[in-house]
Amino acid sequence: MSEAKTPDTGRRSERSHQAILKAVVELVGEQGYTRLTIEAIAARAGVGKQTIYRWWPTKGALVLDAFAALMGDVAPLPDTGDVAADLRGVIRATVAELGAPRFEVPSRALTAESQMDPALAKQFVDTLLRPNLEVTKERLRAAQKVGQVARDVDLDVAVELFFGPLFHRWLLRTAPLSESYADTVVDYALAALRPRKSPGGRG
Amino acid sequence: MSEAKTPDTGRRSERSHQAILKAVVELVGEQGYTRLTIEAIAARAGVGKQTIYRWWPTKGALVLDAFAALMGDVAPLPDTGDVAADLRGVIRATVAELGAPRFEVPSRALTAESQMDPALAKQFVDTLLRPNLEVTKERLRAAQKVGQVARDVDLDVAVELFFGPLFHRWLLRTAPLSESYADTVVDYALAALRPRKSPGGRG
Amino acid sequence: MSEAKTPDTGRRSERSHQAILKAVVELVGEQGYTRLTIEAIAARAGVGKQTIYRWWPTKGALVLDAFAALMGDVAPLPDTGDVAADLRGVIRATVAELGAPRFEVPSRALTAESQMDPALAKQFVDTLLRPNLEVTKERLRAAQKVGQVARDVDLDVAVELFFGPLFHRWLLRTAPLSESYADTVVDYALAALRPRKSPGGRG
Amino acid sequence: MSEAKTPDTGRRSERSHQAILKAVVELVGEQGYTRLTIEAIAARAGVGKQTIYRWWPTKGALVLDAFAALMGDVAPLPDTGDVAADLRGVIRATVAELGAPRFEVPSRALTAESQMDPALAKQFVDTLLRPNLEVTKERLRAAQKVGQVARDVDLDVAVELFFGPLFHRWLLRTAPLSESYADTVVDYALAALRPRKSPGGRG
DNA sequence: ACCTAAACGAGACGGTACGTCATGTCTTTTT
DNA sequence: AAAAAGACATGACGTACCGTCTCGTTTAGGT
Repeated sequence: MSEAKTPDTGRRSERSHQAILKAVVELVGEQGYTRLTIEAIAARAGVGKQTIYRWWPTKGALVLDAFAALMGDVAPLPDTGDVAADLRGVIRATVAELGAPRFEVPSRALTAESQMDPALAKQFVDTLLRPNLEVTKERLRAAQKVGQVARDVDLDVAVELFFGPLFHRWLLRTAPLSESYADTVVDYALAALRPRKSPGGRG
Repeated sequence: MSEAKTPDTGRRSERSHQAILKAVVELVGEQGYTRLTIEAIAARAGVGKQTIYRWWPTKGALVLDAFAALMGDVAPLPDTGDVAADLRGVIRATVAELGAPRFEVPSRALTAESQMDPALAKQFVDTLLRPNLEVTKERLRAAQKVGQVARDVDLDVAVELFFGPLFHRWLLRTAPLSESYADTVVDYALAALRPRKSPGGRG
Repeated sequence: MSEAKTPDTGRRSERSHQAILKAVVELVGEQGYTRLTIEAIAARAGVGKQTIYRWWPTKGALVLDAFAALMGDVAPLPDTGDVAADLRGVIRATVAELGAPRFEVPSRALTAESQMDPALAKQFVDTLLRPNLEVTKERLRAAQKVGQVARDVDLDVAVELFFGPLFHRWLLRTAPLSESYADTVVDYALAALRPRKSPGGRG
Repeated sequence: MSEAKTPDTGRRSERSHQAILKAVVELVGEQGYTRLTIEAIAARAGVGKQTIYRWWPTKGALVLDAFAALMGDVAPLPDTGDVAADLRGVIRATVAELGAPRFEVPSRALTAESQMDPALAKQFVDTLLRPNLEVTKERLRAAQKVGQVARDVDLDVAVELFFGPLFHRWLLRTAPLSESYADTVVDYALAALRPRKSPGGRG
């Protein structure tokens, strides 16, 4: 996906390019990210190592590319008028994704790698994460307009109120994720955002 | 810390043990976790490599031990009667810690490593994270008793409402942490937990 | 055998001593000399490593001791009056020994080790080899007295005329040893030693 | 020498190849064979260890190659008509070689190593030893043709009559080698091969 | 019968080298 | 000219043994 728009910066072998991404996806699935080697990728893809080094700066960037190609584009959230229901939709979907091995392995790998590599972190967030946060934020903005969410709420923080608990649990493995947990989080987070009856600021 | 009371097996050289932990802390600070090498630790500590492999299963476990030895014990939260103030204390302190290089480097490393190693994740969480969550939970329980927090709130989720957004921002680097951000999070999270005026449960 | 006469230099555990020699013989047989380790010997013998280091200076010395204990004492050659027949006896016996795995493995090992360790070489030769050369020399001396071997022959060289070719073949593996080869060597060597009809020196 | 003409496989770096052989010769000279390590060779040659492991199966094979490159080709023995004189030439030369440290150290090492490694033994003998035996055998064959050596003599055994005693003394260190010893051996061995005056075969 | 000193088993220790793996670069050969 | 193939220097891996060094625990005289 990140390569989707680069028309022709001298790249030659589209065949090699695809074979490499395919090999990465396969090998990450088979052996995990830690045991993933450039040598193995080259061998599996039937490609010289140099060809990989030529086009990707790090293993992380390569995995990100391979993983991004796998993900569909992010659709805007529906607006049924029922904020709670609409948000339960995204959060439940996120819980499901985080639990699906196909996404879990590369997601954890990329998050891990991002800890030591801020450049990768940025690309990872911008490519895969931010779009999801943005559509949620958009839905919240709509709710704000119709008075279901308080006017003065900082929507960036608001979004984190929904996703933060999820990721905390998932990344630190403090407890398992479940659909009912997703619902509880949505429930609490919405309570935090609800407009007050009485005039005057918060706190 | 985790080794403080173990007179257990035939462990002999306390001198070597300490030298190793010290070398780890120094080297992580100097070169970061990724460039940390068992060979370098052994050399710096004046110790045979086998002595390290004998007592720690992985580099992660070793760093965890070294890092844990650095951290003081976790004190219970004060209870001034003002929940908001008391919680702002912990959350601000957490933000400060996450930003201090001395803690940031090993914390990120251990979080990253935990992604690929659930056993390490468990030890990491139990040793370093859970105690902080627990004291916060305890303070919330007290607040619950005096009616500042709704009776029916799930305190595990409640705690995540405070820490989740923080870690989300920090781990994914979506935006910088600041003291005012800490306050905002406390503000919103407390709003979510406040008892309703009207009778009738939540949800 | 080399330890047979040491009455009491503070040595205590005869049990351990024997267990060590036994372990050495077994392990050399099972894995060869190169793969023989002090650690394995200690483990097999149920003995601390120090006990081995206490009593033997090198692995070679230990193997020599173990091997020497296996060999019987050397008996003098019979003197039937027929030098050729008597010598064929020893030489054939030597060929047989060199071919028997039980002797071959440690013999080769000790010869190899002797190349790098002159002290071991001396002990090896004095203990295991020289006696055999001496009895042969003795038989040749007797032959000399009855005129079957020339008066002026240097018996040390004479003995080497018999054993030299054998060891040359065996050590360098230029060709296999056989009984008929033994006989040929005896034949040729005796021809070299036979007194000349004509008076006057050799050459 | 053994590598001189091989344009065979994908071998690339002739520079590395030569540096390795040079390092081996130097290090064997400086520290002896036992203390020779692959790591030291690689370091001295400025070469990766893998490059050594790629081209040589064992330390012994490497030393053999390095040693062989040092030795000149073997010239045929002169035929002055005087067998005794011609043979004294080779045998004296052999004694001299066996005593020269430059040859002694690797020769002993290779002989030792050959005891535990028949494949190496074969290569060692074929490369370095057999040629010398062959030229000697050739000279004896010539002597046979002019009646200085008995017709029915097995020349393989005959050659061992000259070299066997030498190697026996040298390998087992039963006594020192000297020029006069060389002459004595030639003297005796030739006596063994001389044709009988009387008709009728040997033994 | 006790006492003391050594020898002992066990095995941790600081080291050295092993042989393997993967890195990222460089070189050759093929297309 | 770019690609595959793969050799190369580098450097770390985790393992095997080395020979030394504590640890208690036998065990054997000497008292």
